[in-house]
Parts: sequence; C-alpha cells; structure tokens
Amino acid sequence: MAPTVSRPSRVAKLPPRERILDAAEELFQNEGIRRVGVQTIAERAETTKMAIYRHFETKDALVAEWLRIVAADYQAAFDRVEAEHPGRPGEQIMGIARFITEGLPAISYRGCPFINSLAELPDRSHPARQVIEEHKAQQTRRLVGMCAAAGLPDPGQAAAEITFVLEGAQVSTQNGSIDQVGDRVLRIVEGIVGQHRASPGAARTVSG
Amino acid sequence: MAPTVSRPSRVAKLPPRERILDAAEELFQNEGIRRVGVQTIAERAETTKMAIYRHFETKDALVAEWLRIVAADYQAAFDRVEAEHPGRPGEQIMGIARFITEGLPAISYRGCPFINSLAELPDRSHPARQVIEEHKAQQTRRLVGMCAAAGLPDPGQAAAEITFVLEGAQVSTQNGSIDQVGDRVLRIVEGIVGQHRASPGAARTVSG
DNA sequence: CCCGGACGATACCGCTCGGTATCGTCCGGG
DNA sequence: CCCGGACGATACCGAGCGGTATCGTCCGGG
Repeated sequence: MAPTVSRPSRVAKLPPRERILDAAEELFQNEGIRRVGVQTIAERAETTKMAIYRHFETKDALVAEWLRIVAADYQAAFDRVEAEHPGRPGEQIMGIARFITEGLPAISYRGCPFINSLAELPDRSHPARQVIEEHKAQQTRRLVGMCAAAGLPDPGQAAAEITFVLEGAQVSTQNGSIDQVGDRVLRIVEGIVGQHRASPGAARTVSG
Repeated sequence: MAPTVSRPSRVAKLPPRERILDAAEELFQNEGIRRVGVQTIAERAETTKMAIYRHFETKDALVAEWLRIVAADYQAAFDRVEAEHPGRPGEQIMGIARFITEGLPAISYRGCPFINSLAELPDRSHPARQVIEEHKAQQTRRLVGMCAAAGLPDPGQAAAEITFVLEGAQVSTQNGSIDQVGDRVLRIVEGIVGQHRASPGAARTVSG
C-alpha cells in the first residue's frame, strides 16, 4: 500500500482536500455541524483555514460535500447487498436491514448523519438539504423496487414500513428508550419480507 | 376569559416568564436551539435579555424547561387518550398513533423537537438530554403496558415496533421521502394491534 | 403612602464564528 | 533551471454569541 504518487514530506499523508474531508466527516458526525468551527476542522486536518477555503467556497459547501460522500457510502452498501444476493430481493432487503443494525452501535451516542443534519439545517434552501432529500428519495425508490421484486402485495406500503422501522430504530438507539434494537429490527423486517407467502421458514411471526 | 389577577398595562399580556417560554417554544421549534439567540427570544417575547436571565439561570436551563413543557404536553396526550378509551388498550394505542399522525403536517418542514434537540446537543451531560431520555423511557413504559393490556403476544416487541414506526414516520415526513405517511402509519399500527387474534375486523392485513 | 422588587432599556464584556488578506516557502512540470 | 501555483502561518475583520452591570421606572402589598 505504498503511495503511488509522491511522498509529500515524511509519513505518507493524503492531499489536503482528502484530509479536510476526513476531518470534517469525523467532527461533523461526532460533534454536529454547527458546533464545529472551520478552525477546528483545519487543526484536525493538519492544515489551515485558508487551505479549506481554497478547496471549498464556504463551510456550507463543505457540509454538502461531506453529506454527498456519506450518501455515496450508503448507495455503495445498497449496491453491495444487491450484488451479494442477485435475484433474491428478500435477501437483499434483509441485507439492508443488517447493514443498518450493524451500524447502530457506532451511532449509539450520536445519531444518523442525515437526521441530525436536517435538524441542524432548518432553512430549506441550504445546499445540504437537497443532497439529503435526493438521497432519501432514491433510497426509497430502490427499496420499493426490492419489495416489488420480492412479490410483496403492496410494495410501496412495505417499503414505507421498512423505512419507518429503520429510521425509528436509529432514533430510538440514540435516545436509549428501547433495548435490543438490532434484534427487534431484524425480527420486524423478517416479518415484513416473509409476508408474501406462508412459505417454510417464513412462518415465524413478527413476535416469534 | 378575563384575567383573574391583574391587568399589567393595556392589552391582556401574559407575565414575562410565560411570554419568554412561548417565544422560546416557537423559535426553538422552528429555527433550532443553536440558531436562536437569547436576544431574539427576548424581542419576540416583548421583553429583554435581562428579564430572561432573571427567570432562567442560563440559556441551557431555558432549553431544558421548554423540553419539559413539550414532554408534559405529550404525557397529557397519553392521559387524554387513556381517558377517552378506558379499558380498551387497543383503542388507546390507535389514539396515540392518531395523535402523532395528526401532528405530522405541523412538523412537515421541521421535525420532532426531541429528535432535533438530541441532534443539536451532542454532550450527554446537557440538562435537556436527561429530560428527553426520561420522557422517552416513560413513554415506552406506558406503551408496553398498553400492548400487554391489549393481549399482544410480545408487548415489548410490539411497543418497540410501534415506537420505531412513529419515530420513523416523523423523520420521513421531515425529509419527504415517503408520501401519505399518516395513512400508512395508521394501517401499520392497526395491523400490529389487530395481531392478538384473527377477530372480525382485525383480519385486514398490514397491506390491506 | 411608600418602599422594595420586578421590569425595561442600554451599554458592555470576552469569546468565537465564518471568511479574507498578506506573505514567505516549497515543489514539480515545462 | 526556474517559475507558478498550491500550501502553511498569521493577522485581521465584522458580526453574533452567552452573560453581566447599571440605572430609571413602575406598581402593588404592607
């Protein structure tokens, strides 16, 4: 894994833009957008405020770019799940549910970046909001497609229910009101996916 | 509805503390906690910063008091629903679901105050966080009790599922990824409540 | 009647914020 | 070789923040 390009000075160090985005990702996720100043991001990225403003027009643009990366990660997870279970939409849906539940411990004391960012950005004209809304809409579209392919009687309703459960699970994990969130989520989604028929193995109810 | 105590000067005007809390409620809800300054609250309450600091030690204390009031409103809604359907836990649960769905339009462009506040207050030691977590825990306890009284086979799981759906519905309303959220929520909760037996009227499935 | 406490107005404090200006340096491609 | 652009460091700006101090006023209960 030696650097393919150059060796800036000592240890292999990413170019400033990458370091800035890495620092922003960690700080925005853990501390929130508005609590983190540009100066703090610069320090953690081992650079300066000036360098940040050379790569991003404003702080808001940096926020939007960060969310664009996070959204791309989620899309990649969808892609991976689809590729792992080709032609098996039920397995794909369960894979997504597993992807979310596996991420729950990491956000146990800080929530989903999209939910949190929406809370911190009340103005609808903020560039980051567009990123979030487009991402969520596309995610819903893919989920509806999977539910339809799985033969669920009402794909739109099933996708809505799954979305509610996954989003709600993240919220409830954050506020600690419910225990064993991951297990409960998986059981619920199993129940939804197994709805299409009383096929063997799908007989377990949501409370089994 | 004449004022029972005194008449401060001209039009009937609430005492400063109430005006401050009213202003804080509206501003915190619509703009977010961190975006709203104490000065702004004072202006909207038709008073001054000094008056605010005479009634509240810090801004954080005001935030906590606001959330305490919001939590009390939710508790009151639970009480009312219980009183309206005594001895009918299934109806009570549906009443709560209806209470949430009826509130969805009001939060369509701004989310649930608890979810938003958690996002804006990353430090676990913040006084407002304790208010939120206690409220959510108590709400879960009451919901589990209702599910048990309704004869659901696994009250904890059913309460978790309902909680996920209601929280997720608020999130999805805020980010606009799903349409007809209210109707979908009611159908889902009906399905959960009707789970206890294939009694007449409960035969409709979640996608019916 | 009158006095004390709540209230309104205003100015102020130290701090941090997002964003800009300036200047020296360093490094790689033409 | 050398030159231009990216980079680092630092100082700065205006604005807003949470919170405090001071003073005049107003009003109701003892």
